[in-house]
Amino acid sequence: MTIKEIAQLAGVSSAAVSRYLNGGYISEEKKDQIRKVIEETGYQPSAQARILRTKKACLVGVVVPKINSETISRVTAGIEQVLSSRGYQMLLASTDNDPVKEITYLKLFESYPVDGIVLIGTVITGDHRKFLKNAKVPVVVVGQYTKYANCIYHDDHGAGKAMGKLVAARLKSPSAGSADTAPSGSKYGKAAYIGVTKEDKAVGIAREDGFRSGLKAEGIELEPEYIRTADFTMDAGYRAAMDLLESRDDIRIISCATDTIAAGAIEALLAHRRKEIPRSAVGSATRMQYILDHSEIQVTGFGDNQFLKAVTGGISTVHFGYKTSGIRGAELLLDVIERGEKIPIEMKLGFRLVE
Amino acid sequence: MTIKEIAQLAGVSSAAVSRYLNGGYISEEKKDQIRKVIEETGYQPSAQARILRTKKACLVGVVVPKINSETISRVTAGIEQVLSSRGYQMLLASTDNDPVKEITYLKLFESYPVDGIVLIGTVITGDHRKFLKNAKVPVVVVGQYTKYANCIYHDDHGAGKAMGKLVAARLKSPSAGSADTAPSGSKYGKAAYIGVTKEDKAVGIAREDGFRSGLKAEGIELEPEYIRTADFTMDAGYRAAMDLLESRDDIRIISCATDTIAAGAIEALLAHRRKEIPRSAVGSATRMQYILDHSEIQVTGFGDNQFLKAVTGGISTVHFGYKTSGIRGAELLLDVIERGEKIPIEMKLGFRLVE
DNA sequence: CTGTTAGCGCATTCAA
DNA sequence: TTGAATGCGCTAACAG
Repeated sequence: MTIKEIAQLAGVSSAAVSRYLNGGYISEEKKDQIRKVIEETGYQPSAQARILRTKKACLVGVVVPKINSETISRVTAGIEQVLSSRGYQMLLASTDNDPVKEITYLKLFESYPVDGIVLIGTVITGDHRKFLKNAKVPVVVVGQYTKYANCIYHDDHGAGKAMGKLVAARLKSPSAGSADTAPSGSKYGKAAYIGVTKEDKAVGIAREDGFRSGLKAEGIELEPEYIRTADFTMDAGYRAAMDLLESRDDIRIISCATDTIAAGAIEALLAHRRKEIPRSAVGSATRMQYILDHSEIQVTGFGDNQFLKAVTGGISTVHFGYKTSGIRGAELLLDVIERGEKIPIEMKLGFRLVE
Repeated sequence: MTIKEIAQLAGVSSAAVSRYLNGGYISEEKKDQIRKVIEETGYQPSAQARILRTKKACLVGVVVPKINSETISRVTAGIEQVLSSRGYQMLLASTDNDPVKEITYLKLFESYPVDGIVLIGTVITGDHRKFLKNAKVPVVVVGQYTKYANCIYHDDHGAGKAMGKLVAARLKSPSAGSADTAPSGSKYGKAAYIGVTKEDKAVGIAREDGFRSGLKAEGIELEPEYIRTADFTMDAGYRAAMDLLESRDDIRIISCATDTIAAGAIEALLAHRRKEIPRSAVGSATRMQYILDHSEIQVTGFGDNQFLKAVTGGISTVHFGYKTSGIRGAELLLDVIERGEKIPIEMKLGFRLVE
């Protein structure tokens, strides 16, 4: 069905139909004829052709590293809220943490085309910078700092530092339930850290550096043997934590770069303790309770994951304004799209420590 | 940058550039000239115009009810796997469980256009049926049965029934840790169920009916006072479970229609027990352990959520082949797109009980 | 208010 | 092999 056919059936010109569709001048009489034909045929205009003509899609593309993430979904919720209130729709492309796919999808959106792109950033490669420099549509980067596009990022360093100080304070205070079981071999017991790739400036570098400096401010070193790297999955967190637990026996706190990794660390903690307690020692039904009771190792994260909080009662973590960054990001983007705002903007958002 | 400008700069016709881009006949000499110009200018063809011309986007749209869900991400992972291996890209649209938005995005994809659509279904309204009947592009529905499109769904009734039987067996056996604390007022203690809207045929009706018939097969009734309805969120699960716990004191098992709801129920269980135990009764650090130790109420779910399993040690749940349904769905869709397969297909996938 | 016309950027005839 | 010409479906001038 094309506009031409509708015009013929209604006995008018295609321009008249176009006007009917877009609210231009048209007589009531012809309006009725056209409406009738459209209803009968179920005609729907091709967004495609319209966009080719008008260069306006009322559509924004969002490139995300993965789908199944509270963090991401908070950001997209913020974006969606702003977009829909201003008459835009949102399309998502998930890259599964593959920088190559990320470029591919950025280009897809660019040529598809959408009116603007939000990139929820992780690793910014040279290809990314090249793309950002030459992009034909406005792009806003959320979650990473870059000078090649408008960006909104979080105070990851500050958050890391705050967490480092918190951990230091915990290490210095006697353990809550049983001071007598404090690990030997060290004055306080050790802090361990599970980070992510350094290619991720925000999560990989800023959080870890901040964490280290937070500890240091309280006179505690983060020792290299107590550091592991994981990717952004629970499984990786599990493996890294298990590795830590099996190679060191004086760990008091395992701090993780994300709550998802922390969830894996918690799993590892449970599994590790289970190993250490012979099956016969306690009844199977109460083993978990026994394990928890005797575990003096704490886990901390970043991100304030609500799911984790619900089922575990909550770990120490950091709340970032992810929804806010989505909102601000979308607003920035629309400013460029609709008002041609040319002044580059960098925006840094704060955090809140959650104990 | 258009193909025409490139042609001028390279001193050839636009058709030659088009052939260069699409692998048609062209001399090495001209190939070089064109390549040079394209590299210099950073030209990128407009996918848009190409699609208008060729009616082929190599693109599939996926409409999902929400982003932040293990279930959904497993399905989309399956879809993506098939699509990318066959040279397609995937775009996502999230509807936030709003049936109206769902239609909007379906239409967007239809007219944008994509080559095919996968709808991860929840509620199928009259508007949905109308759309499916008249859709200009092939659509596959995943997760719900429908006769208006190719569909892949799961044996929710069977899964519910299996879970019902499992729960019945649990109710009949003495409670693991402390038979002496078995709730009074009933022979076995009661089963409660937190379901979702009946508008969702698969999750809302099939699972609950199956669950009920599973209990009944073992001679146990699911009583109306022990049933609540929640939406697909943890919060709703929390509220529903809290409501159950506060109104009934003989519940032994709370079965939930999804693992996400179950997570909320677990949270409620923790909070409820916490309330019942005066703060002074036990030290704060060991309260959680105390609570868990004395809770004889079990929670079950559906979906086999790995995050939940990791941080809680796992509840009884049902594993559905979500990734498989994504894979099959994408294959079905591509069969229609590429081979014009016309025979309608309905596909039902099984499940595995996870204790 | 209305219809005719001329493209948007590209791929594909067709004739050379 | 190549280029000129045509049209995908639509909107925006323009002249009526």
